[in-house]
Parts: sequence; C-alpha cells; structure tokens
Amino acid sequence: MARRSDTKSRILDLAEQLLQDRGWNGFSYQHIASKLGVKNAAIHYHYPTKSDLGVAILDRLRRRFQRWCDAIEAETDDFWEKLDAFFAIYQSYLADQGKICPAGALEAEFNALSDEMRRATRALVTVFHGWLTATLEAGRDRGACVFQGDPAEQAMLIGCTLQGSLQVARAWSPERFHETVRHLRKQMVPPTPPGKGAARPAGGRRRKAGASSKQGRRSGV
Amino acid sequence: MARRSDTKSRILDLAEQLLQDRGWNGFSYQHIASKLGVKNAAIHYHYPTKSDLGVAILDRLRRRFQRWCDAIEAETDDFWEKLDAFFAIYQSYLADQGKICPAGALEAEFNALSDEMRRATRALVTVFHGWLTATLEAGRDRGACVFQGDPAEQAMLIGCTLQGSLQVARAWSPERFHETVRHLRKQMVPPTPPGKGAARPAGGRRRKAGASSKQGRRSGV
DNA sequence: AGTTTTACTTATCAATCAGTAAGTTTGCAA
DNA sequence: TTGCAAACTTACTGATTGATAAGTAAAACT
Repeated sequence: MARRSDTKSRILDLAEQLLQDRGWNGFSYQHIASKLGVKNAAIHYHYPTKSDLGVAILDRLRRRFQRWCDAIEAETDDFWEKLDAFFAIYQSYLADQGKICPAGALEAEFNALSDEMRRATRALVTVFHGWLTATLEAGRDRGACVFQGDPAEQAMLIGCTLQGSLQVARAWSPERFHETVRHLRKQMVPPTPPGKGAARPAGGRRRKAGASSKQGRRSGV
Repeated sequence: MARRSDTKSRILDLAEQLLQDRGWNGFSYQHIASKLGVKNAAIHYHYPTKSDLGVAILDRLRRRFQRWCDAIEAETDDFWEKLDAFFAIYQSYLADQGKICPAGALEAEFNALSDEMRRATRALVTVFHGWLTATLEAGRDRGACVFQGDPAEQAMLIGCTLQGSLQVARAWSPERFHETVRHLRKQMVPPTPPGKGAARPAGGRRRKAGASSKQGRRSGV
C-alpha cells in the first residue's frame, strides 16, 4: 500500500500516549509497532531515530497548543473561561487513564534525552508559560482575578502545581488533583465587593460576538 | 574481601542519584557497576532485581525523612524555620546538578514500575504530605501563617509546586525555582498588624531549649 | 585449624533495544 | 504500459538490558 496513509500520525498518537503513560524510556518502537499492527521498521521509516519521534511529538504539541490559543481567543474574552479551559487540558489528561503532562514526563528524564529533544521541550514549556502569563496579566488588569507578585511568577506557580498534582494523583488519588485545582482557583477569585454580584459570574460571561459556542472542543490538547 | 563492606549503601547512593538525574528507566545496573568499579553481578548480589533496588531506595528515603522530622522537631518550634528547612531539601536537590525529587521521578514513570515500587512510592508520598499537613495546621493555629482551605489542600499545593518547579527548572532556568519558592512563601506570610513587629521575624525565632544550633545539617534528605 | 559465610568475579544467558539494508507491494503519473 | 516513488516487510545487526550459575578469595566463627 502506498500514498495517503495515516500511519505517520497514528505513530505520533500512540507515542504521545505511551510517553504520558510510561515515560520516555518506558516504551520502545516495538510497543508502538505491535499496537499499530506494523513492524518496527515501519516506525523507523517515518521517524528514523527515537529522538526524531520525540521532537515530532513536541513540535505537534506546540502547534496544537498554539491553535488552541487562537481558538480560545476567538471564543471568549472572559478570564475565568480561559483559565478553566486551560485547567480542562490537565483534567482531561487525568481522566484519560491518569496520564501526566508530556512536558513533565520529559523533564523528569531530561538528562537522558538528546539535545534536540531538550531544545524542543524548552520551546514547548516557553509557549505554555507565555500564554499563562499573558492571560493572568490581562485578567488582573481588568480585575477578574487577584494574586501576589507578577504574572510570570503566578503563571509558574499554576503551571508547576498542575504538572505536579497530575503526577502526585498517580501515587495517591485522582480526587487530590481536582481538590488542588479548586484550591488554586479559589485563591485567585477576587474578594466580593459588598453589594455587588457574585465574584465569578457563573452565567453571563462575556462572549465574543459571532463566536460559536460549540461544546466538547475543550479536551485533547 | 568480605564483611563490613559499604558497597551495599554505595549502590543505593548511586542509584538514588541516577534516579534523580536520568529517571528510573534512564539507568541500568551497568551504570552503577562501572561508576562503583565493580561488576554488575555484584549489584545483583545485594539487590537481586531492579525492583528490589527501587524499593530499598524508597524505604531509605522514607526512614531518612522520618529521622529528619524528628530532628527538626527537636531543634525548633518555629513554623517558618520548619517550612524553610523543608524548602531547603528541594533547594539542595536543585543545587546538586539539577536533580529532581525522587517521588516525582517515579510518579512520572509510574505505570512502568513494579507493584512493589508503586506501593513504596505511595508510602513515601504519604509521609511527606502528612508532615506538611501537620506543620501547616500547627502554624495556622498559632497564627504564624495564612492560607485558604484546609491544611491538607495547602500541603498538596506546596508539595506539587516544589515537585513541579524542580522539573520545570530543568527546561527553563534554576532561578525560576527560587522565584517560585519565594512567591509561594510570600503568599503565606500573615499580613502585618499595624504597630506590631515584622510579619516573619528574621531573628529571635523561638528555639527549643537545649537544641543545638549546628549548621549544614539541613541538606541531604 | 577447619568450616562456613560474605562478598564478590567470571562467564554467560535470553530478551529487548534502537537501527539498517534489501527486498516487495501498491498507487499514481507520464 | 511502463516507470517510479511511497509505504511498507523481511531479515537482520550489534549493543545493552536485567538476570543467573558457578567459581573464588578472604574474613569470621567454632
């Protein structure tokens, strides 16, 4: 069979899953090949080395997140909707067999990675942190949230907590993750000015004009 | 040579270092053997399987931490001294070639571990979290610190942030870790009552009577 | 002094690892 | 219809993996 095969992207899907499940050195080309029903040489045809495969996963994750950023930006202006959508990425990881965040998995084995994979990991982390920082800054400027220090610090705190609690949830209980997210969230809700409405409006979020409100787009980043 | 050899504990030292450096599946018996100047069969003599070795590392870490708890309890009553001593554990990891916390390393590869190692990891995490929770509860009760929610939630937040930021520091910059710890710390300092002294006394911490104030005992947990 | 135990080494094992070279099938274009 | 390239398979490689059996030297015990 030739031309127009989706094997290449299915390899990436499986490798990404395995990375989040067992860690980078916890799976091999044989794992992917057998799950996919091909021979391991087929994997090497598409991704000559395992480092190439890793870089491809990371590049795709970065592009996917950038598309996610564009989509969320087009959909809403509301700070809490954006932040909850970000939390939902990690929540969907947990719900999907207790996967952890890919960046965290790779950072844990950082010194066993190739230079190229280290560079690609850095690039991914930078993009994630950049979005969080910008979102937090805008949120505080318009009074939607409160936190101490500068937005970059708070972004680091949130990112690390999410990454860490997905991991701890494995050794403990998934409920601990949700508890931690709620806790983190609560700390950022601005104190209700007496006589005004709820601190975080559950309804009546400001939607962008013309933005479709389709559901279920949230997960799978 | 026979009897009274320190090979067994030196194996544990090296394995622990390698775990924190390259992850559980990122090193082999050969790595330990060559660094130690013995043959890999010598490692198998002391730890028949790699799972045995892993459980031994985790058990030692747990015992070591329990001894650390006793020592800190004997030394000081001050909440911030205790918490800073806890932070110092992670800070010394980072300073030691950018190591990450062992529990985090194992959680990242959790599904590639043996049942025994998973159990031992759970046990270690439980002890860490237990100490943090108890310390936070006592600290808040006496007004030494502030935080929202219950102590267990805050303990989870702190633990996850420390674990996560050690990992992120690798893909980014070590300074990010210290920044995050300062940020985390700042959030818990009680607001200064006007007219009273500093929120957190830098000197004049209450020391336990008869507790030796020897320095440098802090790292190496 | 003799025996046992400890702490290894030597040598090897099958399994698995990432990776490659050479062939085979298939769809598409000229 | 032939030519060609894409997408594989077949069949390997050498290195490394965790692990084992058998042998050995020295210390410790009797």
